[in-house]
Amino acid sequence: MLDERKAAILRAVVEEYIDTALPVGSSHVVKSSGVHVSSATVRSDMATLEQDGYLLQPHTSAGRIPTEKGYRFFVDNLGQPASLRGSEAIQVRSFFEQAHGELEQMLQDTSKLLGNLTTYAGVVVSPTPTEATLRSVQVVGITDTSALVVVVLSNGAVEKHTIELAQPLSAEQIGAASAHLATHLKGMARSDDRILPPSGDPATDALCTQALGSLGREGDEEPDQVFVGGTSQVARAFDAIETVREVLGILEQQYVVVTLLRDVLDRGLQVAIGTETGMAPLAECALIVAPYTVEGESVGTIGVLGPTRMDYPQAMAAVAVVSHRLSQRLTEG
Amino acid sequence: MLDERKAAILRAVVEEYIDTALPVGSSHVVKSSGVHVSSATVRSDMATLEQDGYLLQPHTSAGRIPTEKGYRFFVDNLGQPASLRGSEAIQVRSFFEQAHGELEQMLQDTSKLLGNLTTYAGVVVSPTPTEATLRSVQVVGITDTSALVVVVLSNGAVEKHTIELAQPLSAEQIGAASAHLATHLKGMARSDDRILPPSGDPATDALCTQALGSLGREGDEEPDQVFVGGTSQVARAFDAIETVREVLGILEQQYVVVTLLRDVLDRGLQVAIGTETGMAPLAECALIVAPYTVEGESVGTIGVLGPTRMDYPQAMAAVAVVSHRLSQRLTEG
DNA sequence: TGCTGGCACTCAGTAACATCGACTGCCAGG
DNA sequence: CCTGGCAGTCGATGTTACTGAGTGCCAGCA
Repeated sequence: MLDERKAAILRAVVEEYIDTALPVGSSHVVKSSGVHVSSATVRSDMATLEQDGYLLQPHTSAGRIPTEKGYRFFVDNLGQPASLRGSEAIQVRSFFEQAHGELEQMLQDTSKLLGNLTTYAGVVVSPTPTEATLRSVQVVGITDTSALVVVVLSNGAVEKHTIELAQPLSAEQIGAASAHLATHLKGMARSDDRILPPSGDPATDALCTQALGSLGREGDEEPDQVFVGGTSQVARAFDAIETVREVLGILEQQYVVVTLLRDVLDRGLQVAIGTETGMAPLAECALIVAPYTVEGESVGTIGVLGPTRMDYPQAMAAVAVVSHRLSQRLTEG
Repeated sequence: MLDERKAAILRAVVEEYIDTALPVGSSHVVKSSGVHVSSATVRSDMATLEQDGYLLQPHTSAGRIPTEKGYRFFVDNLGQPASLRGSEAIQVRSFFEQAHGELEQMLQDTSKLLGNLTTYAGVVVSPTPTEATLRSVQVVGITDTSALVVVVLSNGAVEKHTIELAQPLSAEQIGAASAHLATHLKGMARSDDRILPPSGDPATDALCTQALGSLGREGDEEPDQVFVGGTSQVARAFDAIETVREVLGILEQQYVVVTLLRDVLDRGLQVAIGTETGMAPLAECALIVAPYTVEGESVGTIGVLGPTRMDYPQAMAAVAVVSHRLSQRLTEG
């Protein structure tokens, strides 16, 4: 562990570097930290910190910048938990007050909110719909040979699946199937066994089976939806254009993003720094994640992706508040 | 108008500049264009082209680069319509073959497809639902005090609106309202007058009115959905990071993007170059747009946003093909 | 009249070089 | 164990000179 003074020095370096993006020299540390020793003393401590892997020098005769290990220590032991600035708190409050019905739109906007709050990229992964129970099932004909299965879940989400009809069916047949499904599925969870009693009419049964199939498919096949807000912030955060490209490239791949957030959360982390993300192109990034819940159960994830030199306390506060509010909002309906 | 040789020179400059991003000198033009005159002659022509506003010199003693007017002339008169390369044509074909049901997902993917085809950012604006007729209307209770109006349109799109209930209603009442709405609205266009005959039960009527209201609101209030794919390409296209930021910032604003595409299309343009877009931050960008149709009626817009020095023929071909295929796909169902 | 080769000129980009200053590491002394 | 002092490092910045791609202009030729 680090003695008190070294910790204070490390903190000073991290905070200064986050602020300025410039290597921090010993004299700066003396000025900005509460440590009342000479710069020479700080220098020798910094040399030790470097040997221990918390700091590094971009080149001799330059100041120090934090390593991943340095940031990690800062996050775990030094960053005093911040709370949002007043104006930001208001922004969050008013956002959730006036957020209206449509789930997807709201999640999309939430990702933008995160982006605005943190000046980094905000990410929201939609609730895994598996948890919700079916509130309503309906089949609607579209053309002669295709129909739409519309499902309303208890959390207000709406899903739709197109199915192709083997044979043209009359409006009555479709209606019968629709009613049959509605009667027998209402209130069931997505993952429950779904065996329907036969209805009597074979065409109806066939259609029902098909509709069920489209429901069942969902769980495995369709990835969760991902919403990314504040991509333009990425261009602000890095000055190497190549890095910007790589990071944006990652954020474009829905599947990758879902996996990434889930992995980090599964490892019990709240913050993943650099290589901790497990993705090479994100070596210069840090990721803050938090789950959000509906009625106490975790259903999705939000996060913020920024440079390793991000303002951790502020960003963590933002993510925490938004996840809390979002959970509240979703639980209340 | 330009005489033949000047046109050939202009074309050579544009093509070379698109390719290399380097100012083009007279000797290059001699080599790469079919013009068989000396570089001195080309120089004097280029001087004229500059006076006429088609070219400009970044500085004395440098080659020329095209102006907006130059690109415009190129697009209007010189760019021979390209067709897609084989591999790309295959990519498009297979995309639309395996594109499955969900409209939104498909449009999202279409924007990515455009991005991949062109190496610029692809944009898709979802069908304005106003055109479509209502195929099904259903009201589903969610909590005691809220319900969901689910509407299926003839083009397969599904809309949902949450409404707050003034008073708790029984499942039967909701069911009655749902049926009442379904009976009287089916087949009507969104914009049609919607006056329902009273049903007898005042609570039902109240709910119906509310549901109608939520439908009506749509047109004015809710902007069309926008899908943007290939944002990382933006970072490739420009080397000034500031430009990247500005362009990404624009692409994040759904409303702005919708307006932009619609404006361009309304002006009867297929291509908007630089300031023609009407947006200052897009001064260094060019935008290619095309409508897509369902059953012959234009319902939405796709587009590609890249640098002014984009490969116009190729990008225009890509947009044309995708819009065609997409229309086909949507019309067939 | 229109095209050409030739020539003087311009100027961004690059390389070579000197200078500056923000750092460091080390050490002798309090 | 801390400190002030000092020599040393090396990126960043500025200067200068050089190079070469590209220009405009002009006199001469078809």
